[in-house]
Amino acid sequence: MLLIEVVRVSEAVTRTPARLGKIGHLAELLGRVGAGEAEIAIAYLSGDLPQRQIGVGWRTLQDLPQPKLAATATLTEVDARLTAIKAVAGQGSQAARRALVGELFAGLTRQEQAFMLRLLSGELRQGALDGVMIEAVAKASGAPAVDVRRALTLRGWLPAVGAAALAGGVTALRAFTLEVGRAVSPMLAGSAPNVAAALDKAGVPAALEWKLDGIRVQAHRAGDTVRVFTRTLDEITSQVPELVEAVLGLPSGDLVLDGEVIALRPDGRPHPFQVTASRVSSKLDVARLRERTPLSVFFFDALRAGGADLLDLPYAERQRVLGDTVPPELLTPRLVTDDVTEAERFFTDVVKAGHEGLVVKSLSSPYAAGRRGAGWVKVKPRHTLDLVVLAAEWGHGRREGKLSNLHLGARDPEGGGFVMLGKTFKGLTDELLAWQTERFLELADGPTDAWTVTVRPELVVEIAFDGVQRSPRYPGGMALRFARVLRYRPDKRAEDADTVETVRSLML
DNA sequence: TTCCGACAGTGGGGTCGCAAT
DNA sequence: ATTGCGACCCCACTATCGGAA
Repeated sequence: MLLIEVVRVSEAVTRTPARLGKIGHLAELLGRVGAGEAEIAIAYLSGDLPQRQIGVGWRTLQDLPQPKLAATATLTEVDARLTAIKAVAGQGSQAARRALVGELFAGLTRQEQAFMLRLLSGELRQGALDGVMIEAVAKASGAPAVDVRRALTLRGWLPAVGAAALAGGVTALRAFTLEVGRAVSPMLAGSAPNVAAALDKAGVPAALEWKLDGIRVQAHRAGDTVRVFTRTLDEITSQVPELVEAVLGLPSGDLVLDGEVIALRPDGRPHPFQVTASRVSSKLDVARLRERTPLSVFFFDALRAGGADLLDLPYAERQRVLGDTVPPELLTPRLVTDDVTEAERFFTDVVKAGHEGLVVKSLSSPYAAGRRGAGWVKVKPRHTLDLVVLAAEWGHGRREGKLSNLHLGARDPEGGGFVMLGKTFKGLTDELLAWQTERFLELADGPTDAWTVTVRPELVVEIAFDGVQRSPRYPGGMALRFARVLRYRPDKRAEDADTVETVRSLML
C-alpha cells in the first residue's frame, strides 16, 4: 500500500469531527490493507511507529529537503527506512541519523512530508488514537470491540493486536492471554476532589490504599526469572535489584504483581519524588546507588498467583490472593470502610506521614487495564496560592492564536520584584483563553518574541498545585508541581499576591 | 432530552544516557 | 566538562461525542 493512501485517510479523519465518522474512515482503510502492511498502517494511524522510538525528535526534523512531486513511497519502504534510522548508533550517529531522515523525506511529497513530520514528532492531532482505533479494528475485522480491548490489555501494543484481528478475527484475539514475562497495560485511576466524592464514585464499602509518590511497577516472575516493567511497559529490571530480590524471596515462582517502588528515608518517611525518579532511572553503578538510596516496594494487586489468572476476579478476591502471596511488609497500607469520617481520618494520616494521598477502590471491580474508570479513584490534598502573571506563550493546535501558557511569579518583598515559579496552561476554559489573550495584549510590556508576550505584572491568578519541588531551572530554586489555574482574582492587586517566603515554607 | 463516561488534546517539571561541542 | 536532544517518569484539566439513563 502507498503511504499517500494512509495520509489521505488521516486527513479525512482530521476533517471529520464525529467519532463514528473517524472510525468509518479508518475501518475502510483497514479493510483493504494487505496482511504484510496492516501493522504499519495501524501504527501510523494511531500515532505510533512499529519501531516505537527511533531517536528522532523535533530538532532532527528541522531543515528538511524539498518534497517530491509524485507519491510513490510504500508503507513497507518507509518502514524499512525508519528501522534503519533507529539502528544507527555510535560516534557521528546524529549526523548519520539526520542524513537518513533527509533521504526519507526527499522521497515524499509535500502532503506526505507534513504527515510524517507530525507522526515522528508525536503530534498527529487527527482526533484519533488508540481509543478510536480499537473501534476501527473491531469494525474492520468483525470482532467485538471488547475483545480487541482485552487483547490490547494483555499484549500492550495495538498494531500487533489489530493485525491479528484483521487476519484471524475474534479467534485470533482470544488467543492473547496473560503471559508471565510480558507486560500488561496497567489499570489506571480516575480522580476526585475529596474523600467523600471518591467514596461516592467507587461505592461503599471501599478499600482505601496509601498513594505512594514513586514509580509504578509491574513485576513478573517465572521460576527464577523476574522482569519489572513501568506504566508504559518499559523494562526497568536492571535498575531495581531490591524489587527483584523481594520477588525472588516469595514462595511462589509464578507471579504477576502490581505495585509502587519508592525511596524511603531511614525514618520511613518518603524522599521527594525527584529522588526516587533519579534512583530508578539511573542505570550506571546501581550497586552503589542502592547503598545510598535504597528502594522499597509496596504491592497493591495481583494479576497472577497460585497458578491462576486473576484479572477478571473482583478486587476483594484478588486482595485475598495477594495477602496469601506477599508478606505484610510488602503490602500497601489499606483500610476497608464504608464510613466517611473514618476514611477522612485515614487520609489525614497518610498525608501526615508524608505520602501523596489515597486511592479509593471498589471492592467488586475487575482489573480493567488501560482505562480510567470509576473502579479506582485517587484523592490528593490541594494547595493554592495567589500568583502574578509575568508573561504568556502563544498556544498550539486548538489553542492557536490564543495566549495560553502562563508564566507565574511570587512577590519578592526583598527585591521588590517577582520570582518565577513555573508555568501552567491547565484549567483554562475557551472563554478564559479568549479573555486573557485580549487582556495580555493590553498589558504587553517588555521583551516579546514569536512565542512569548511579556506583560506588566498586574494580574493576580489563583493557582492550585500539588507541592513545591526543588528546581535547577528557576531563579528561586523552586518550582510548583502540577500547577493549574483555578480563577483570576480581579479583586486583588499584585501587591496582595503571595510571597516567595510563603512558597519556600511549603517546600520540604 | 439530559447526563455522564471515555477520549483526545494541550502542554507542565525533572531526570537520565548519549552525542556533540 | 558542558550543553542539547530524546525519551520517559510523574501529571491536571477542558471540550467533545455518543451511548446510557
